Amino acid sequence: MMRSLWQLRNWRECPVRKLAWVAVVTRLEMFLDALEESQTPDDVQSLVVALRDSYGISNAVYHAVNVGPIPYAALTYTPEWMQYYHDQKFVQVDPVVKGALQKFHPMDWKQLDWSGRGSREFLGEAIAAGVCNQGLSVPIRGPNGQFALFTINDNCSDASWEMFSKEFKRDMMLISHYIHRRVVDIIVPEQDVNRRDLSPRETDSLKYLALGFSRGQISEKLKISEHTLRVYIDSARGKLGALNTIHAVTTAFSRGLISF
Amino acid sequence: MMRSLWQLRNWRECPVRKLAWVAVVTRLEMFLDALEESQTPDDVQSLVVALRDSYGISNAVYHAVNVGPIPYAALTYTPEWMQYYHDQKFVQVDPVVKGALQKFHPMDWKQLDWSGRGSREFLGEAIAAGVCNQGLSVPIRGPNGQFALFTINDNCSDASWEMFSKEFKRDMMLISHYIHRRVVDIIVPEQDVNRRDLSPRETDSLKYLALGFSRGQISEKLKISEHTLRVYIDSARGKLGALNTIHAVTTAFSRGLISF
DNA sequence: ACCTCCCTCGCAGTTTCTGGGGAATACCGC
DNA sequence: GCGGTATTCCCCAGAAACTGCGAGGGAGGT
Repeated sequence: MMRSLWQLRNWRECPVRKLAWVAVVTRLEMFLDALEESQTPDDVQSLVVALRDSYGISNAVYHAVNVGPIPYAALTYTPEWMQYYHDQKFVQVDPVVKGALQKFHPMDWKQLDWSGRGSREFLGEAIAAGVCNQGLSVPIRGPNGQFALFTINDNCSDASWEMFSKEFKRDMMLISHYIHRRVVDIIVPEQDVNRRDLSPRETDSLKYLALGFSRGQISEKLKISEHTLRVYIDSARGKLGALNTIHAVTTAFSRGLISF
Repeated sequence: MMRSLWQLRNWRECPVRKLAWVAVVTRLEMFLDALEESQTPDDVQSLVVALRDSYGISNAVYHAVNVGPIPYAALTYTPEWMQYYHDQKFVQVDPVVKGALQKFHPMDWKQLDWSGRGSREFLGEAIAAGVCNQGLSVPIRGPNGQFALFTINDNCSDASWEMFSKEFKRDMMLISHYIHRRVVDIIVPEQDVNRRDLSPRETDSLKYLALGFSRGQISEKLKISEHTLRVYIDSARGKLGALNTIHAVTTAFSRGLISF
């Protein structure tokens, strides 16, 4: 029954059926509200499963690629495939991850390049493991370089999938946002106390370092001596708790303290 | 008339008024569709103005903090304030920008810290320039370190604003996404041809560099000689068109080729 | 008034990075 | 098979960055 819900897409045209459309809107709100109230990883996992069932698709996957120290996922794939994916370090080969890292908008799997070195064999193994042919993946980016993916996945024709994804893409965008928000609250342990701001000069110094300039060039740009510049870099490194200059720059970058 | 639309928030409870709620949903879809069809910066600007009027608020602002080489904004503030903001480099002081850089979820301005060094005087000047007391800002992150902000802004009581933002926060999340998507298509000139992938070893090398390890430590971790490691770093630098190691790491990071 | 932080400048010694060479094995696609 | 690329190893010399020691003036907050 639920499965047929998405076939409503043209119902809105008919005034009599608008109430059914309202029901669809309410379903989205129900999920978002439920996500806001979830407290544990199990809650999130249950909601992902419920989501799959409610939208009548084969799989729904939230994959925290780079969120906190330990990897996390809430998904409807088999645990065996999850383990295998992790053991084989497929995250480095997976065209979905590689593609999403460079996209902003949700992307259909058909847009992806599956011709890479390890991609084809990965595809074969994935399909054997129950991953379906149609997919839509939503990239999610947060502060501190957080990156996650929300994917829905089904076995159906191109035409059906296009209708489905056109209809529910925006739902998925909101759902992926709320899942990520909740997951971060749950799994990212504590905010570092070292949240001291950088001074403007320190920010400038790190910014130019990130742009590839040498210390000599930067000191000219900022019209200060190279020694002074070094003091800024050192103090920034201290504030950020960084081990060396590269670490300081990447840390500042990921924390949003500098931008290109 | 439009202004009263958002007072519909409780109408959904009444079945008779559900059709009005449908109208609200349709308004959102209308804006998203219009954004997808917009072609020029002027189109986007017009839509931001239309959005302000349709939602009955005082200001709507899309601010591309770090998208492409030249700054861009589509907003309803006065050109004088825009220019002054730019000339004074307020982007480095603005608590809205600083706060949003560390947030994932849309944030109310009341959550912000206005006690910083230059923040208070900035606040004074902003209010004098017509920026209102209530605000909601949506952080937007894209690939390549893109960062932008979408803000709505009004003069009203805390209670009214809370009702409004609760009701339309999700609308604004979608709208901000679609504005950014369109702006990137319009203002970001061409995708660099230098899109060659890094090899796994190169990725590993840069990743550990970003984490603050020295070459000696990394070569131990990867169980290769330091000379070999250096070859990876050099080739990665070449592929990325980077000027030095720091540049290579930050470039790879911002392009999503490596992650922590 | 005192304390903290920001900005500016200096020296010396050690470590690390950069740039220029060269070379072998192996895999993949055309 | 051949060209391209990935992976691994090696040498050397100069340039650059890191570490640890100081020093003084100014602006802001308690």
